[in-house]
Amino acid sequence: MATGTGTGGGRRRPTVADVAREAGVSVATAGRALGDYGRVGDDLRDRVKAAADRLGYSPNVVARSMRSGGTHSIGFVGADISNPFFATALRGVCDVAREHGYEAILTNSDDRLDVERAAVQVLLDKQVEGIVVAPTSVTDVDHLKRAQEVGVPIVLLDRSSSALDADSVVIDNEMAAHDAVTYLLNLGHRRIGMLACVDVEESPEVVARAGTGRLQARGAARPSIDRIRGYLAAMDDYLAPSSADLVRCTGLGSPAQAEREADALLALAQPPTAVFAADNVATQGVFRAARRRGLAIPGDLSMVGFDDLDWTTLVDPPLTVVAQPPLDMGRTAAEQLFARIKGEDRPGERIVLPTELIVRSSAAGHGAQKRSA
Amino acid sequence: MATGTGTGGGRRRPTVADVAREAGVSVATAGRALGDYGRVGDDLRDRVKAAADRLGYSPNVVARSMRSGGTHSIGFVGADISNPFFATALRGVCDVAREHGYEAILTNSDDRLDVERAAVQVLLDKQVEGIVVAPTSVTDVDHLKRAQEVGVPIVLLDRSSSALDADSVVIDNEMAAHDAVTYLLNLGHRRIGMLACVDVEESPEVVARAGTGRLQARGAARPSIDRIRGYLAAMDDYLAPSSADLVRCTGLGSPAQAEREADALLALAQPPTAVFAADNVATQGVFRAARRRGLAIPGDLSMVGFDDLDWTTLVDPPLTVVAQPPLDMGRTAAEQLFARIKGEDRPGERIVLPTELIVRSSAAGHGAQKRSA
DNA sequence: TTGCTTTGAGAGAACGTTCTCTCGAAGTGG
DNA sequence: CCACTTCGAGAGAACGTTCTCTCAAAGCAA
Repeated sequence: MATGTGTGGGRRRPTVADVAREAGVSVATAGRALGDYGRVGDDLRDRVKAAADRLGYSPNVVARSMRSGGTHSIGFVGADISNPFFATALRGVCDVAREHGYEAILTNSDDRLDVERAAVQVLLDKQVEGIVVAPTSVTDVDHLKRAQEVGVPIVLLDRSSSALDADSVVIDNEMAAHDAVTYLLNLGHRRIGMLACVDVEESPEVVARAGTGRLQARGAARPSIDRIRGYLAAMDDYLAPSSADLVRCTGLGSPAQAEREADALLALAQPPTAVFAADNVATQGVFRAARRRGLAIPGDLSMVGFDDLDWTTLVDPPLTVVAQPPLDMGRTAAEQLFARIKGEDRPGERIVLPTELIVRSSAAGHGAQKRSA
Repeated sequence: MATGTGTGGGRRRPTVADVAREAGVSVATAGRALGDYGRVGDDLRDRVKAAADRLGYSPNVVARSMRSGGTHSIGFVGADISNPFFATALRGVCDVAREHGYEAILTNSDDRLDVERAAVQVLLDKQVEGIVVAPTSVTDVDHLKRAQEVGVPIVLLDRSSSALDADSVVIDNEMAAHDAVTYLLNLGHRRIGMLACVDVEESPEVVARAGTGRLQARGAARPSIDRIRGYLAAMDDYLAPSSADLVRCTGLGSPAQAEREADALLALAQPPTAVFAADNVATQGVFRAARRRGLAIPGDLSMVGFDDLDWTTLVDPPLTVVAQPPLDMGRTAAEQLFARIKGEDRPGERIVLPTELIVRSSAAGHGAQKRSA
């Protein structure tokens, strides 16, 4: 009683042996005829292929993988695919993978190191030939190193790590933030707030510093931290006061939490006249908080957001944002990965894709628009 | 010269045989100790596990898959992951998969039947244990049937098919559209336009019909077609004129194209006073076109959109939309799939998840707000 | 015809796991 | 002390492919 829903019934998939029997040849010959390797007579080849068609044969790639070692699969590890940034990047990765005849196995880390570790291990056990990962941590990379050691190349997406000799595809987060904040400074703003979705504990020194010293190596931390660095540097350039309470961080990814933090920022006794939002969730949070408080943008509050999502041109006013190219980032990461998979061997390369400050209408001049170096 | 980037170097992964040698036991015993099957002495088990740790052994699941037939992988086939609907649904699928110890292999069909066919075949060759698919066509399902025949269960997402005995997880598209349009009708609108992202050729009869006859079986076509049906039915209920030029269709997915069609709709000699947008891309298109034409919403034009994306509450005015639950749809689809994978056998079930008309401020009354049956 | 190469095809190993079979050792009851 | 069960461990097959080896037959030059 086969219901056809695919559960119990299911007659066995035909194998090479079945085809061989059907065609009246040996397994070896059938294999050669089907796989186009070795030498086979033309007539026999046709006979075998006809038999294969009759049986609806298609090769079991799992068996093939075991024999040859290559699974034609790559892994993707991102924080959360439902985030448009990752969704778009993943799209890029998948497209390139398909061009190479590969498929992608997807994994979410939710930005948790333990989950990421487990995910990488699973992918390794599944014998993927390479992994594109947006790593949770750039210092805790032992699991990624282990992958490389067993011959599975790693490409970092969105973050790069000095602790790992791997290709990475990133944007210049510090510069992007620096430019955005400088833009606000040039408009005359001095009291500029910032909102980012990171755990505060991740870089207490950066947050607490607020206005002293120069920053060290770039690309050493996660994107938002670098963006905070860029913010601080720009503020320093203009001798603008950047007290710790102007930089608010929120837990990862929750829009509601982002709005709450944004609200707290705007509720300061001496509130900022402009805000830089360091990612798309924060951007949404700032926009919502401003509206809830009845602040006109850019009249009462100027803002610059991050990520050029569709909605930034749907709202009123259209938002000035820092745009990064997620599709290209995904594609580039995958291309680097396939170069490695094909055997290319060279030190890890850090590929920096350009960002663009798209000026629209969410930021306006403030006070005397003085310009300084 | 191992650079560590994971290309050439890579010493071979240790196997059970390696562990056995290290522990001084037979392969069979090592296998039992590691896999927790059969009988092993406690001391030996410890010895083997210690050896495994020393070598950094972890099982090759490809080999395991070949032996046992189960790959612990499922496939996902969607039109385009960068579309928020699919991204969110996929997230749900992945979450449930992980709960069951499975991973998902991702594939985009771009709404092209040939691509979908190829994708399903690849997944089958990769021996996935089940597939969640948002099918391009609901009549052309031979490839899905074949999957079922070889024992791979199929769950349809977002669309259901009478030509296939499989579970499906959908919303009641016709009713959702009917409710939305009725809402507009109750507000007094009679000249109501509709915009959907489908190829017009897909249902010339539906589009051309415009106002006669009753619709046949539900769920027989793709979502947008059912939504058009719902629109037509509601218009009929109120004896409102639904001429063919009020229903515009655009090619799949392009926001720019959607905006152009929306603009054409609004440029009619006798333009609609309200528009129902049948998907999130169309919603964006209508909103953009209205703004470009300087039409106030809801003053000059009322609208109801589809999909409750973040941005619908960020714009001014916040949009009245039909909300569907993509995360739940993904989760439910995966749960159905795993029930099948675990062996449950019963006729295909059509699960209809509830939609909600979220009334916000993008639709207002028009003329004498008359109510009829 | 002899000796050589080329061609086509089969036998069988290998990949790394799981699992059945077998068999000796140890334990137990009468 | 013997028959009988239980336990622990090894040998080896199996999954479906690929690929090496072997070998017979055929082709060809001397």
